[in-house]
Amino acid sequence: MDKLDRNSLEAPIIFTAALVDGMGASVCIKHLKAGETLYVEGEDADYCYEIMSGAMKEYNTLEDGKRQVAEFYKAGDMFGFSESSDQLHTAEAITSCAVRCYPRDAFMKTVAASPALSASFLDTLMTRLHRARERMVMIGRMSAMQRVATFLLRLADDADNQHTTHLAMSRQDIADHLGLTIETVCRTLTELKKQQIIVMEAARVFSIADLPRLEAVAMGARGRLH
Amino acid sequence: MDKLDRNSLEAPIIFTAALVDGMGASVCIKHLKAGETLYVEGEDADYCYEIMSGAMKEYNTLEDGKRQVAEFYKAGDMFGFSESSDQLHTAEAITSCAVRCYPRDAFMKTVAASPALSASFLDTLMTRLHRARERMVMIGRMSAMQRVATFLLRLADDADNQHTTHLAMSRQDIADHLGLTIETVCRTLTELKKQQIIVMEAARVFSIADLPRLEAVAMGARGRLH
DNA sequence: CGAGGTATTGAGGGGGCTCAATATTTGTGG
DNA sequence: CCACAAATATTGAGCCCCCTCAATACCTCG
Repeated sequence: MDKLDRNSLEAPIIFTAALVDGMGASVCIKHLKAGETLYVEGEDADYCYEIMSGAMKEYNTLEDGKRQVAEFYKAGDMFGFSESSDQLHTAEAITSCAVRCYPRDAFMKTVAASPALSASFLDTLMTRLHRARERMVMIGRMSAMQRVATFLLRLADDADNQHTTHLAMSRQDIADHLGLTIETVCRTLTELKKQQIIVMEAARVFSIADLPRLEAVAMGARGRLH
Repeated sequence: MDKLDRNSLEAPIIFTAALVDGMGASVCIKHLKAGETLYVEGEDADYCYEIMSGAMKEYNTLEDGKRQVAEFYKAGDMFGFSESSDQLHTAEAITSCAVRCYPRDAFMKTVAASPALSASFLDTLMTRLHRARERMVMIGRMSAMQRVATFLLRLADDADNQHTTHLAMSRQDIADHLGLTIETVCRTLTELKKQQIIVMEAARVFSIADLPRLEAVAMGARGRLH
């Protein structure tokens, strides 16, 4: 497999406009503070959601308390369409958020009624499936160094503001996303700093100082700690 | 997250019948021997496929030769609907197979034209997304013992013939599916045999001797080698 | 400025990988 | 049907990456 692609997963604009048009009054907006949950695994999946501002994460918790963060979502992303009538994940605000809520039945009906919306929706689902599989490869087959490098590359690419990139999520969130521990994430970042591949302006602000080398590391070159 | 569900992923019967009806002549059947590829990562994704008999695997290969098996497919399963115009995985026959091939454009059009088909298709996609995320949890957060136990449980459940279950895939395939090495898979199976939790009638035929303990192991009880 | 959360660094141990040898099964041709 | 080769599976020894446990630094907000 050539390098993991880093295309954006943003819901097309058509999505929002057509949905709000079609569903009107039944759509509402919810505001969340950092740390609040939008829904919890197991509860009824009555709504689909679209992030208007802020960042969220969707995760599962195992019996022993370990977490796996399935996805991070940012403004423009849609989520919460569970295939069952229950939520299969927990969604939690990372920063304070504004979220548009679509009643699930009406949402599905509106999507089904419009070929364009259906196509967009399918695209989103398939892209997300693809991403999930990419991350399976990452978690199952890559070293800690490769995982962190790949993660930083994707973040920088998603944000594509010229220089610095902000990390909305904590080290713990990153660890839970990459299948690592928080300590390993820290050590790996430190190593990337030492090698002057990245610069950390603050704990949650970084910039890529040497893109080719970061990409090389992500591909497996010198891809270990120590 | 409570225990990973093990519901079948078979395409509903409605799928096949309606599709063949709607597309008629453009559908063709292809026969593959074990080891032959149906498509290779990067080539044009012109068709969607449905397995009529046999078993297949869909995987990615990394630069260093490591593989990640995304899914195993068996009779009744549909696959190959890539979100891009290129295939993102390689699909290879595990046993000799008969595969029904649907031209991709016509397939999508037929699905879009039928609400029932659309719903089935969405279900399939979302179930698969859910499975991919389950496996992310498994690979990222579970011990080798837990992964193998979970895998055996799912296989036995999918096959649900009373007693013994046949493994179509090799140890290498299992390892590549679970994010382990072939040696670890072997050792883990040996340990499960020693503890009389499973019985191996042959290298590729097993039966579960103690379901509650296997489930307990999958959940994390005594979930380590040694 | 203190308190609590978040992040970093260190020391040590273990689970699973690597390398290697052997056993078993499968496939092929005589 | 057997013999041989090739592929697949199993077992062993040793090591290393990452986890665990623990201490310290930093950052944010009352």
